[in-house]
Amino acid sequence: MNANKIPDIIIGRLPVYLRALQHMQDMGLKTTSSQELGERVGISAAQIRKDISQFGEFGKQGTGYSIEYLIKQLREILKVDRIWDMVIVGAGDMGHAVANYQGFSDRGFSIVAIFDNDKSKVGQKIGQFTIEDSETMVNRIKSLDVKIAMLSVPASAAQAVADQLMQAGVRAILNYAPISLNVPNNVKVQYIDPSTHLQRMTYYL
Amino acid sequence: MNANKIPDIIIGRLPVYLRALQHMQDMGLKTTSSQELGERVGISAAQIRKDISQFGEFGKQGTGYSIEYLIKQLREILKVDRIWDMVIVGAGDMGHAVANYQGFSDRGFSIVAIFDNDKSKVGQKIGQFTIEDSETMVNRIKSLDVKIAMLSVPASAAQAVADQLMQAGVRAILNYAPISLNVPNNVKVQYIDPSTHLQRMTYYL
DNA sequence: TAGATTGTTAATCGATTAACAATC
DNA sequence: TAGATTGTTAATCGATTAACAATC
Repeated sequence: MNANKIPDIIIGRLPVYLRALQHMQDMGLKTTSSQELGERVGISAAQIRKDISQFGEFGKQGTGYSIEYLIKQLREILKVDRIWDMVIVGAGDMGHAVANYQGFSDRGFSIVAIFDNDKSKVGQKIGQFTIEDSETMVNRIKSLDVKIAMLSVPASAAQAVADQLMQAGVRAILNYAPISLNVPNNVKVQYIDPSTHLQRMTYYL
Repeated sequence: MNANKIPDIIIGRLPVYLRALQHMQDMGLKTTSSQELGERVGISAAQIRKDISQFGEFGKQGTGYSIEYLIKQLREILKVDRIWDMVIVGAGDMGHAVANYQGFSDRGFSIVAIFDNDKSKVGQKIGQFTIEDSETMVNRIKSLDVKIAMLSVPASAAQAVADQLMQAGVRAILNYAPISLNVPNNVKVQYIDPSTHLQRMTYYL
């Protein structure tokens, strides 16, 4: 990284570029251009070049970008050139769907544990995982040294669970609960709330 | 609405305000200020006042905003002062989780049909819904006059299904498939891809 | 009234786009 | 070489913040 402080809005676009590049690679393409990539993701070619050039000179004039090389660079930049362990908290319908989702492993993530506070669920299986008791969560996460959690508990419990997660050393939370979390700024939160996404579209209907 | 063209970035924050306000209302609060609301959602008070004032003068100097009134106004602005019918396409784990999600009804949405192209799933029940055949989808959506769809099919099928949905008159797609969709600009797409959200956080770890 | 808070203006800050020399 | 496309600069555009008169 040669630049010092990259705006978050740029960081947010890199995973979208990476996803599109991996898709192109799966289709057998070897090189691409800012033009072509831009059309695929709906972003201007100039912006893509500018975003990428924040981190180095990864392209070649006249020919564009090697897809394989650019993927490698983006994975390093985003720190997904490794596998991050994650936990899921909340084994409801959403927790089940997330636990069964097959798309994490080749994007840099691996689920290692699932917790729920419902004693009747503890011990049950989801795929190859056994649901663990929330009471043991903090110590378990500490011993596993996990930094990323997915939160699929009811909104009413989300903040309390988030506080526990942070106490256990978690630094990134993907929050499926429909509520804004209060966290210090060394902890990152991303929100997945289908209603919020839908309401952002109804305005235009 | 007294302003002409509201930036999309403002529209995107309104559902977050609305969610927080409804939460405050559930807690029994009657009024709030831009300061308090801002602390809850992590946005500056000035920005909240500016955003809201794009649409009218909904507050009172000295006392702030009536939560009930501001909720009513935001729901009107976002057009969720009504119930929007939606369909789900793809009855896998994610389709099941979304179909069973209880949070839509009091946010302005109602699921009316679920489709899958797997004949062995067609006819099966998810809650009170019966999975319908994708082959009948276009005509069924037309006759139901549905404008919003949630797409939970594999990435490889997503674009083709999206094309069908648009043909059926769908104008807003909540896309759970990890791929960028190509749509004309009278159709809105929102993306829910957990890996992309996670990769946006790993950069900071 | 005195205190609080809005709505709005102007200033600042940041992001996007257009254009093009460099060069593969 | 000629054509294509990058990386980068400068110009433009848009969003955020600070400040404060208005007023409840």
